[in-house]
Amino acid sequence: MATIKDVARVAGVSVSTASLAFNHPSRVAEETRQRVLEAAQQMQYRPTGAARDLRARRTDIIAVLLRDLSGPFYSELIQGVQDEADRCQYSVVIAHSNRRDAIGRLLYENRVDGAVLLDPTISDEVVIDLAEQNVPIVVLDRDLSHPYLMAISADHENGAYEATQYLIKAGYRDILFLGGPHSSLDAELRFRGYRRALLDAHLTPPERPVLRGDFTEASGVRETERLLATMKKPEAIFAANDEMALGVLHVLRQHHIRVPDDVALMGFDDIRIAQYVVPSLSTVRQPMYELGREAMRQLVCKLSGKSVNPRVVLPTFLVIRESTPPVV
Amino acid sequence: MATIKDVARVAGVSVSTASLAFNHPSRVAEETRQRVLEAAQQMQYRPTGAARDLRARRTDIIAVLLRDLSGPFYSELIQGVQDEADRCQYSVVIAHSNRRDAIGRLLYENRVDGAVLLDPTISDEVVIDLAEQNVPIVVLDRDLSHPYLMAISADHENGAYEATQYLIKAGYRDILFLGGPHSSLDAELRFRGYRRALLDAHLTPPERPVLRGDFTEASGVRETERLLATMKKPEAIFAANDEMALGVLHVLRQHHIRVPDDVALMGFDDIRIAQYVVPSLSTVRQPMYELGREAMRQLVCKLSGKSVNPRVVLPTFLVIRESTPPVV
DNA sequence: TTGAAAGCGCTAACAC
DNA sequence: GTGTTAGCGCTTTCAA
Repeated sequence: MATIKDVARVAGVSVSTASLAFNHPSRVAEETRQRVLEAAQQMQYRPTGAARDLRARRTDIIAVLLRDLSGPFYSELIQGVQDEADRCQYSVVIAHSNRRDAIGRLLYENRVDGAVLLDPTISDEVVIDLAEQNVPIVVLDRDLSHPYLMAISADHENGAYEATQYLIKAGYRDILFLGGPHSSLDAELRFRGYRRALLDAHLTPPERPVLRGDFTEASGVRETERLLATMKKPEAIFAANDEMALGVLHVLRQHHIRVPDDVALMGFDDIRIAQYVVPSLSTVRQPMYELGREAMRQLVCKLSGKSVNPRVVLPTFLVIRESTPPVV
Repeated sequence: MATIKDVARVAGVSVSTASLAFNHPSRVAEETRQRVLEAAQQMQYRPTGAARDLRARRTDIIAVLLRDLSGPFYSELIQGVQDEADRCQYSVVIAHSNRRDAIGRLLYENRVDGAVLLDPTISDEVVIDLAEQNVPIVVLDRDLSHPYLMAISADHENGAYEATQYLIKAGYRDILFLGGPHSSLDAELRFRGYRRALLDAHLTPPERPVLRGDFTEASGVRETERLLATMKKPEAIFAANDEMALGVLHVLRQHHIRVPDDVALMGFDDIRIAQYVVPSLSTVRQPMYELGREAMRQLVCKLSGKSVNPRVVLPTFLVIRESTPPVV
């Protein structure tokens, strides 16, 4: 493997001149620069990232750590991160955070300068520990306070509030909330929004979600089956996310329960499939792209020593499709 | 930032002993080891990846470079890569390959040891150039021959052959192929399979796809509208991928053309949405997980100097759903 | 069992 | 404008 030393030798210059030729072209004679570039070309020289990073004590790379990579849901987020990163000359890598070594090799050993984290399965402890060691992290799925931590999220509570309010306006009184996992702050906030809307309408919501899934379609199926088997059918179902709503829809269809005529259905997230199912799914859209963009923006601020906004909340949008009746 | 030097000082040992304590515990006295570990703990020591990588001349990280990250289509692939990587002690990062710097920073500057590439927009030249410089790469979307290149793919041609054969068995004669972009080898192979099946059935396929999209849903919409406006409606449509099939389906529905009663529809890929649309989409499934796994397997072989299989082809599966009639 | 020292490849003072 | 030199933080000979 050719190193800068080899290039320098072949070009007949010193190592530092070769380095300058690459990094500060204006500071070497044009003729010398040419010789260096030619030598590099000829020797197929490629700089070694590790050496640069070691010297610079930074990598200009940030990591997006996700729990799972499925769904265009995340791709928008990543796009937002990416676009902002481009603007700021950062590179982005994405990794499965649940792999023991993603956090270890990338964050712990400083192979990236910072991270955007979206994975409720990573414990707060781990995140704080990293922040404690001055690794800048933007968390998208929790609300933590620390100088090296920034929390960015959609306004889950208000989004759920508006969605519930919509259902109430549509004339529903008996609206069932299909909750998410206990571990999810987002799910909790969505439930709160639902609850508040009901209270504001002088209805009496339960203290806790009557039904609870784990955000997967399968859990939506399971809970709906349980619902139909053991309880009175509600007028409307508000699932804490679209994946579960998909499961709900599937079971309702199986039981020949018409949506929205017999039971209305609302989801949360606006995943791509939401518009393809029949009936298409009304849902609450999170501004994923903006979330990603804002996350990277804050990260860059932190990395360049500027002051950051430790907590940013972005608005959601109610998307009405066919699984809920129109409100006149 | 605490370095190993600091740890050594605090523990009252030399740097080399501290290093040994971490990397070869058995080679230092237990008591010394404890002291080092304690010091490390106390100082919040974290090794610097760049320094390690520089020394080791390897990173034990491989990159998966994708053109876009949307779709659980890729998530399965990544899962396959990941599982195999875990087995072999490699880490995996995913990057958008179309970003100028993904290839530059990661591959060109050796920040990863190798890559799995799935992005037809990267030119063969770039790939070969990298391979030429001894960067091991597995390509999933092209067929290139080079000592540092391995090509792995699904059997697109045979998959399309079987799908077409199925349509023929279902009684169709006039089967229209909606082709993919010229740049896509996969699309070309699928067309070839389609063509061969027709020829084998003594039908006369066109030399080139009559309609051609760019693998996006929008292009499926566009081409189908063109089809309906300017040509005779075929008995069946075989779209070179599911995304385009989605577009086809959309337009057919708009025009009240029943699927499969009026026109049958076949896709390729088996993306997740395929089973959610109405009617659900018959398609050809690529073994994405296996593809990823095999890719990583070959990469690891190459990286450890073992001999590799320069070309691996995996079988596809025909998935019959509602957009094609059953064949008895 | 431990320490001294070299060097991975690169960049940037600093001197000429 | 160019060369000399000193590290960046780590691991690993090699000696003691």
